[in-house]
Amino acid sequence: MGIMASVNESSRESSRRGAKRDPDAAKERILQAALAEFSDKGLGGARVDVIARRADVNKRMLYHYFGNKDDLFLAVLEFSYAEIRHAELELNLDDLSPEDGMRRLVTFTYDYFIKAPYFINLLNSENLHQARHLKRSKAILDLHGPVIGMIRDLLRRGVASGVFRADADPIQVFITNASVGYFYFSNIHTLSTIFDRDLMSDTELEARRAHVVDVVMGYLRPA
Amino acid sequence: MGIMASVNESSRESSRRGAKRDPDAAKERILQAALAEFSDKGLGGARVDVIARRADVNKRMLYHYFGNKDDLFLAVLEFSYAEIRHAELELNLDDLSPEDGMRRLVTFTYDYFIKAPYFINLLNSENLHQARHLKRSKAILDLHGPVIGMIRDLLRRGVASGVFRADADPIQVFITNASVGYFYFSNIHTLSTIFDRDLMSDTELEARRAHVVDVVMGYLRPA
DNA sequence: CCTCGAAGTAACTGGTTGGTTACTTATCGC
DNA sequence: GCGATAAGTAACCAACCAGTTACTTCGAGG
Repeated sequence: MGIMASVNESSRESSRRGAKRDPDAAKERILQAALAEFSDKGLGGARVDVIARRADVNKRMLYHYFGNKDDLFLAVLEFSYAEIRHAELELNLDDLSPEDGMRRLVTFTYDYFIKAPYFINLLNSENLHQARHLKRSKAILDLHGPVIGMIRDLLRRGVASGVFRADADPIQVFITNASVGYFYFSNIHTLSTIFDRDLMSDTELEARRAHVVDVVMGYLRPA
Repeated sequence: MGIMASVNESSRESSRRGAKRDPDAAKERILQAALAEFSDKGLGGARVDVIARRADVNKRMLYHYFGNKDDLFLAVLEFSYAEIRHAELELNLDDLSPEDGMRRLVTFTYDYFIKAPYFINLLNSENLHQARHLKRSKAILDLHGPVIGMIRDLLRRGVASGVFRADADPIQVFITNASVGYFYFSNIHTLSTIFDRDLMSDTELEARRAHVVDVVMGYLRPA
């Protein structure tokens, strides 16, 4: 509650002369260290002492800035969600044809999982805990309307020009688009093991990228 | 290693007269309790004491039968993998047309995730730990050839009769089929939260089931 | 009916772990 | 250059946790 209110207001320029004390930088280091540790070990496996050490900060400071382990986890989640949703908004899909727009969205999502593997691990942790952190976050809920709107627009335009099927639901398409990439990466270790292939190799990554585009575009083709 | 060799050989009929001592039943109770606890809390969050209590067994016995926490986790994993792969083999897809066979496989996979939600949680835990248990399991690797073979057969027949596209790869289809259901359920708590809907309601479950069939079949349609 | 191995129990151990306490040091407006 | 406040430190604690030890009880074969 009162935790985020204690954000340092005194040093507006966050990187002044080589200051011995830099609260904003310390907060940032804690957040990044927490992101790495929570991603590597999960919420349950992550150790607060390790986060403090990784951030090169005393544990006391971590508690001072973020409250407790769960609040810190929520802060990491909010940061990660905001990052991907904002990146999506900068895709400018309206400038493209419905088909190109959809291809762009699908490849963006797929490539984002490659670039930000921690995002998958964090979501898996949060779901193991039944989204109990997310449920008390005001910040995140508003982030998702816009991206569904973007998909709805693409679908409408595609239906109007006859290149997309008419019965596609934006939320289903959103979930399916995320699915085909997310599962591949979230389960990459077990899949690589049971199929005895390195699914992280460049050739496999490219093959999957082409496939997920085919899947979404194939589904959207009118009958 | 030598752990599974200590399987009780003395009481072949596993339920004799109300025996005060029944090692096989105890082992089974431990496995089921471990499955529930690992699924609920993840590998890191699971507590050996809780498993012992849930199984109504002394902790010493748990270590006696299963070695240690990691070995127990692997036993649970092997059990879960064997269960789904065996169920798949009983689908008898050869008796159906390629299209009906594929529809059958897709709905089976989807419904399996509803019936066995623990399977998803276990796989997520194993992937968080980079499949390090799976990698030292001989038992599981052989399980996956047959199901890929089933898909390959379906695809061949469908291509031959002109109802499927010719360039579909069996492993990609396997992964995609799993993806569209798995992600929905593994992320059901965060998705339900951000979209403010109960994705576990009957109507939502049915809508998604119809959608995932459409996705796979839509992809496989020839151009 | 006795003996011997397997089944079972309770209490313990050494190392962690999230969170706190008591204290010192730097910063900045005045 | 001073006093108030925020930043920072180290040592600590009570609860916890995977795995072990030392011991008792049961059951079946001889």
